[in-house]
Amino acid sequence: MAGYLLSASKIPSIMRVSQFFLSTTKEAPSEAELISHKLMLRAGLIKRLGSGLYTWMPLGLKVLRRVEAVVREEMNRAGAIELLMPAVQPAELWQETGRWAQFGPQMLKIRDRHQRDFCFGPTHEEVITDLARREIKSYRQLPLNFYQIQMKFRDEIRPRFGVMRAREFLMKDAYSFHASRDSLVENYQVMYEAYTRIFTRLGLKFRAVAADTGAIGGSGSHEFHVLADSGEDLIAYCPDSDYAANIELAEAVASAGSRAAAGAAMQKVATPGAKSIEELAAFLKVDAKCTVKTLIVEGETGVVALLLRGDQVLNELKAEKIAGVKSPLTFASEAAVLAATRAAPGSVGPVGLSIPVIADRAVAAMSDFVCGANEDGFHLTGVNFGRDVPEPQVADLRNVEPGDASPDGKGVLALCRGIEVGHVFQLGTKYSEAMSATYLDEQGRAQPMEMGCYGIGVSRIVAAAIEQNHDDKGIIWPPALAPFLLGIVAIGYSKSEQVKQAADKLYSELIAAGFEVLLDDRDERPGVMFADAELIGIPHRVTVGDRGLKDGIIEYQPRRGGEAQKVTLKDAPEFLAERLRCQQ
RNA sequence: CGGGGUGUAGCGCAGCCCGGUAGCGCGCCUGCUUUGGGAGCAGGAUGUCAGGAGUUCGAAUCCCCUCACCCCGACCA
Repeated sequence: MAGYLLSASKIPSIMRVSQFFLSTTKEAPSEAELISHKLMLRAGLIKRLGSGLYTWMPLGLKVLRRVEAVVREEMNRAGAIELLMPAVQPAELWQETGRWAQFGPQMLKIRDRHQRDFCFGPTHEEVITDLARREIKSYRQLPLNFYQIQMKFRDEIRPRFGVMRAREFLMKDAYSFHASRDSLVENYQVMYEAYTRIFTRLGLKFRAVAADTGAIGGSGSHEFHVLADSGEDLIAYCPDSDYAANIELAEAVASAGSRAAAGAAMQKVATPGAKSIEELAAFLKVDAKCTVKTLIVEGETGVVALLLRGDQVLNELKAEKIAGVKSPLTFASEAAVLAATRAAPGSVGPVGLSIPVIADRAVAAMSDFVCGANEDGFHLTGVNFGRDVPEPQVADLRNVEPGDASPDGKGVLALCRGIEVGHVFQLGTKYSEAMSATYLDEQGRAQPMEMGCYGIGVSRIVAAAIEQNHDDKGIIWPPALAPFLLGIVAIGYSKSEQVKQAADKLYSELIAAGFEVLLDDRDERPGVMFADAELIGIPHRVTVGDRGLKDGIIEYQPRRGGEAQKVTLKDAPEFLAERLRCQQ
């Protein structure tokens, strides 16, 4: 809100297009695939320097600052305290928590002139925990919640989609410290609500979902997703209840009803060339739902067989959490598969295996199914647990599918795509214990601090907002994100004294009233100026030209929908101020 | 990292198969005209053809190596 308020005494000349470095293009560079990436390049918000590295141009930076402003306001409102930590961090801290080795190649490691190891911070748990252990001594100082807005670097395997998945990106990260679990849970709730306010204020359609804690670690976690078909994440949600979870986490509940009795004898059939489930189902003319696929993965000792219904998809995260299965999940080599089953992948099945067998819940409910015969080119039909295969260990191994029962028992699940823009975690004492971050409690005993952490992808939000707000002409900024609220298109600014005077007057009046206004004073043809104003997504536009001025009229046009409207020059400041004000 | 692809003017591309010394559109510069939806005319500038090494009288074009970037899969804000 305050972001739009400017001191009238300093009217920045850069709000004239002739002085502002606007660099729009008609065509997007061929590297861009995603609509937001294309539009960000075409509107000149960003320029690429290298893979996953971008310069924020003046116009783009204004948008980024808008996001920051909202985030900062809401964090402050929620009682968090801003600080700024170094981007470069010594290896020693990371060695304390074991993450120097564990974090993997995503961390950019660097070495200084003394051959000391550092990293460019991918996140700041270690640094903040170090700060906390030095500065926090007593339960009286708790709880505390620190945050910063800062560039992070993660050496992504595959940076893509512009700033959506960049290597260097702007993040708001907050870390809270508590003397009790209850205090942590309370703050977690406060952050959850602050995030809800932030994304609401930014004008985004979003959803909070239960999430896996991933590499950061900890117990409870929610992700905030901007809903978009181009999103990289799948979200399972229940239209009839509040249930929503990342598909990584969403539980596939066992179907009701017990397994049907065996009705067929087990038979070996030749299935030449049929390796995939599709080929097998087509060859035998059975539904893939009646087949079982057997995946051989590495276990803690030896290999393990995972059984999934032919048409369903393995959830690797669920699998690697099962005791005895190696994490991260690793598929066995072809040689190891051959050694364990005497068959190559494509003809593997659970019958007669001497390795641990874990069946998905859906598989456990099957009877008379088809599976590999552990002999190349052969499969078995009419297979049944108990009779042909020992009853296996049963686990939830698969991704949920639309139509699955909701884990909360209130209807069925649907799937949608999302862009993760925020993530809140309850870390517990994982870092405080590893780094001895303790405080003295009422009894004078040293206790590890309970911690929470809370991230927002600030630069990613810019891209996500465009994914949700654009048309064939370009970006349509939600007002809270707009680099300028109003664009004044002056037609013949340098030719017509009348136009110049009218446009300048309107411009300075609105700026004096505290609005961010962009005056297009270029000697361009009208079409060029209209197209630029639309491409860069300014929510409101007025056109000042000789044609209207001879009747004392200018034309108002909102970017999103709405008809053009004629307004008298005299009424214009008030008319516009009213429209802009309600959007601040 | 595996699979696929691209690298030629600031941007988008053609030329490559079939070697003969580089072109189109947009943009940029100058002048005149034009000014309510990406103007018209005239003139102009700009390329280590990604880099290196080879074949050849001659390489953007053929061969080899390297690099960069993009797209599809495993990571995350």
